[in-house]
Amino acid sequence: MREFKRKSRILLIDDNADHLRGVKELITLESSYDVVGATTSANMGISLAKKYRPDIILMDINMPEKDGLQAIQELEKLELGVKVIALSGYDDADLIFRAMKLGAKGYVLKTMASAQLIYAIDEVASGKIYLPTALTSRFFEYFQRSFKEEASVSEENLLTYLTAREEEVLELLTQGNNYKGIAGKLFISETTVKTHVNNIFQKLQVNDRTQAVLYALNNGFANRKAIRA
Amino acid sequence: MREFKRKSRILLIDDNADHLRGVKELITLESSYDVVGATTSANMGISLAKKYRPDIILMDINMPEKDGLQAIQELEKLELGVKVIALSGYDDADLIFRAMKLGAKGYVLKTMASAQLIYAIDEVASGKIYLPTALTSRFFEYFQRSFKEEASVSEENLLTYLTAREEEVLELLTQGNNYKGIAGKLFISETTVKTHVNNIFQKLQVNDRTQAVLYALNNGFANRKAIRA
DNA sequence: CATTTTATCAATCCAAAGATGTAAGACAAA
DNA sequence: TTTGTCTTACATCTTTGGATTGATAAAATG
Repeated sequence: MREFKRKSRILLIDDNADHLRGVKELITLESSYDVVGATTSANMGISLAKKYRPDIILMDINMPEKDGLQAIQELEKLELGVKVIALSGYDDADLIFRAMKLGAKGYVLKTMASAQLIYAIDEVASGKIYLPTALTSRFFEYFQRSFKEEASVSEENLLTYLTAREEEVLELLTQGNNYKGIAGKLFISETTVKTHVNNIFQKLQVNDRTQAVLYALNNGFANRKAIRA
Repeated sequence: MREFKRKSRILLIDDNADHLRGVKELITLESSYDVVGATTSANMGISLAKKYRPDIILMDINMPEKDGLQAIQELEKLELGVKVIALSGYDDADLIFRAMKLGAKGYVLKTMASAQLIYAIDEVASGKIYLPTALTSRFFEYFQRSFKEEASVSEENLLTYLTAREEEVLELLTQGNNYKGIAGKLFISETTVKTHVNNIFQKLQVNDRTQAVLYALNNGFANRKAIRA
């Protein structure tokens, strides 16, 4: 399964024409990549990507006309298999987080040294994901903060008062079952399920099943933890 | 605001006594850190952390007795301000993801060179978050995959068929309101709400409000995106 | 051993939720 | 203008959900 090795093809998208020219020259002269296109428009960039199928796109994400992040999202949805590297003037944690969430394979700053930019492209071209150390740190601080806020909400988690059986019942509730469905799955009578459900309501201090389900989901019940979007 | 600079204090937790001794020697000889404790038990480690208040904890997360990840969680909950570095024999993406989610400030492999371990400690001691490049790559692949699955699920999203009003009603449903509550908040009659809710059920192809709420939450409704835990 | 908790089941009653059909006014598109 | 969709609204009926009380046996706890 050895692939044919060829020069990776790069598409550049940056609304700043000067910077665009500079990067193009840098890549042409200092690396072995083919620049198959360079445009100042995000929409044009997406069209070019569809046409030329580059391996890598260097995308400025701070453009006035169209949001670069949105462009990344659209490119990912097209599933062209292109690796997008976000290029930005800012090392804002939120920007980094959103870019990576949308599927960017790298995030580099415009202020970075040329050699480091080439290195980033090399890494991404070889299938890795590249973030400069400092930005990785930023990312994780943001990442951990978003989980911590959640955790602190569930300091006093009423779910801990539930018995094992009640947890089973609640889990089935969070899957959209009604009394009959739960009774069938647990091989117990419907009235027993009602008893359990009522006890769950008491312990979680809620009035109905929907609220119980919401409480469960928002307080780290089993399989899902939420993240701020 | 210059802080008084002193040697950082380190606590070691590793159920493998041999490895524990080795790391202790390494740090004592090759670095300027104080090893204030070393134990093979996670529970003991937590006690020692409370007693000696180390700056950094090197925590093996592959321990049979008690899960190291759980220990990290407990330490974070205590808010001792200690920086935990996860130490593991495996570069499993899920392990890395969970450790970082729980607040680990770093993740290093036991197979790494001594110098790199010291470097990791240096970085974390100085307030940064440290992940070796290869592990960063792993982490992000996992991270992006968990978001992508979500996106792909919502390709054919039944939520798009809802009218603006129905979305309002659904949002109130996802907040645990009953008919009366929704009617009051939207200043319309309860029967009208019933009409909307019934239409929502039809469009989302569900049988009751709980299922509708679950569908909404699992398909990118508004404020929360889930992530596999 | 005595006590408490848990899991099971039942009967009853009322409230809430859900299904179905109908319809009028607003508004936008054809 | 006609057509269609959206929002509003009501009546009726059936089903489901929820509260309450009480009861039994097993299991855990002290």
